Amino acid sequence: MTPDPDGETEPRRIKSVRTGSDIIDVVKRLQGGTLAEISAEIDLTKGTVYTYLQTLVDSGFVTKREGEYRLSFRFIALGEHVRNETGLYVAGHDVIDDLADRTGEYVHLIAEERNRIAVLYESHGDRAIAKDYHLRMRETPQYFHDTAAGKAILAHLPSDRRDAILEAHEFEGQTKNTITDAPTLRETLAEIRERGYALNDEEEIRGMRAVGAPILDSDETVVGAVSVTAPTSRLSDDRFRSTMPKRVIEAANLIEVNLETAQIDR
Amino acid sequence: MTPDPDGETEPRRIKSVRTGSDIIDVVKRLQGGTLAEISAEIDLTKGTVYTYLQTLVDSGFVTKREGEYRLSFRFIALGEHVRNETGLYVAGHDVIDDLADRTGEYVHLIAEERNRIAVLYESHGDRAIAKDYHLRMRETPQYFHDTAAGKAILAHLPSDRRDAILEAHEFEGQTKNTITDAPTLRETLAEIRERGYALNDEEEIRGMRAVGAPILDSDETVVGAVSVTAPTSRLSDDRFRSTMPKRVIEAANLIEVNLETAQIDR
DNA sequence: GACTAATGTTTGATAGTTACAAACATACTG
DNA sequence: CAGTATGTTTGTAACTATCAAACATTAGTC
Repeated sequence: MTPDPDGETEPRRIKSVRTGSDIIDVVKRLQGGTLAEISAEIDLTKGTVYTYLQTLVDSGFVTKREGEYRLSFRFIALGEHVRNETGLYVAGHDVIDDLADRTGEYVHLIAEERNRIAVLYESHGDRAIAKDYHLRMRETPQYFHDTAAGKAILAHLPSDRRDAILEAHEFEGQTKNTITDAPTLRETLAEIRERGYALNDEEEIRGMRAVGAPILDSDETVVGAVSVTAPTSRLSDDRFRSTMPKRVIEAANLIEVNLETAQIDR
Repeated sequence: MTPDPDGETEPRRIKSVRTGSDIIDVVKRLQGGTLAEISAEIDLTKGTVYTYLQTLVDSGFVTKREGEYRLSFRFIALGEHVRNETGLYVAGHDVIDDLADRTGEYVHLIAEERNRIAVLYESHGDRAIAKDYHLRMRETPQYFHDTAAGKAILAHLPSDRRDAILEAHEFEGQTKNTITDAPTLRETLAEIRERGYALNDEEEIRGMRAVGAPILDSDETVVGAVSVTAPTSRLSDDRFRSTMPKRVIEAANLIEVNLETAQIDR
């Protein structure tokens, strides 16, 4: 191994697995690409990319439909598998559906992984709108600072992990309401801890408000969050700061109870 | 390249990508495994498997929770991505929910990929039971011969593709009702083509019946199927052969209309 | 339908990665 | 605290991945 300039050695990795993963990312982003298009995005010759794509097709990650490479349906099955082995999903699934029915809005079950938030499950009632937004939300990993669920989780993480995240990330401003500086964010998080729920007042996208509550373990470790998202017009101040938080917290508590009685590993 | 014994050369593949895929499969199957457990399943030294796992964690496919490697939440997002770029899902999603509400049973939206059936979406009404079964159904790729949706698709595939599948597979008998020989299966498929829907009379698991109808393209190519599954006790002969087929076909037709008006690529 | 351009596929050679083996470190067990 | 299982690191030999360039196929044009 060649030692780094600063004497540290890089940990050993399998380069071809990384390359394979890169190609999967490109195929995902392109939503259907030809060999030429895909190799244009990757710093390898088309011959090499060709071999990778054949291998990925063989392994069932990619399929070729109508001359274009796409991610295969196998990911749907893999996604369901991950869900069903996740205690939080099993415990929360029905509660989320219920909350969606009763509020009529979009409801999310969120977990944390690799210092990002991940959507475990989404359900919506019949008044829910802005489907395109939620589509994006479901598909791309999100940060903590500009969503209600994210802030609810971040507020309840052990302080060392919270510090690490606050230091590691630049907080991009999605709207003029987004909190972009660490000190203000810290204050908000302290508030959230006190009152038990988090708000998102058009901080992620204009015209949408959200309320989120953390889901805690039997030993007070945060394992996820629930959130309800609705247009500001339907979440007037009173509902936004009183009625809805109550409901969201209630749902979070229900999930906590399910988690504890089930004793399924998260 | 070393030529094969029979003079044919194997197409070139990236061996490490295959190995990575194999390890992902093992991690999936073990539902949380330690390095020792995972390397026991793979014909590589633990040092090598260690490097693979580190790489897979880096790339976001695998996470380590409580000392065990598991598939990461990223697969949920990838699965949703695949769904949402699939025209059939976009066109069929609401119709399936509707049918589940009205029948109260399990409803599946099925597509075909790599000579297997793949569950694109599942919805269930409030009478649906046997959740464990459906879990398995959702997670593992299935064959055509022992499900209603599978037979509906197989019946409408172009004859060359159908022949290829019929020849390639041994038809395992799941129950005493499963059709296991190609000639009988061919007869059944001809019937299905004539009457427009397929039945599964406890052929996959005992006590469960299902009705499936194909979803056809504007040029009569089959792109998928809808099916309703219910316990035999609630699908008496009359419902099984008359009422339910009508509903399932209706749903399939609705999806066909959605597909054509939307003109989203499949 | 012949000609051209673009895209996809195959292959020999070699730079460089992978996989082994074996040592080292750490965590569990009685 | 010894003993054992599990996880991590590393030098090196063997083999793979990658390039480059040729070849094949398909699509586009006049």
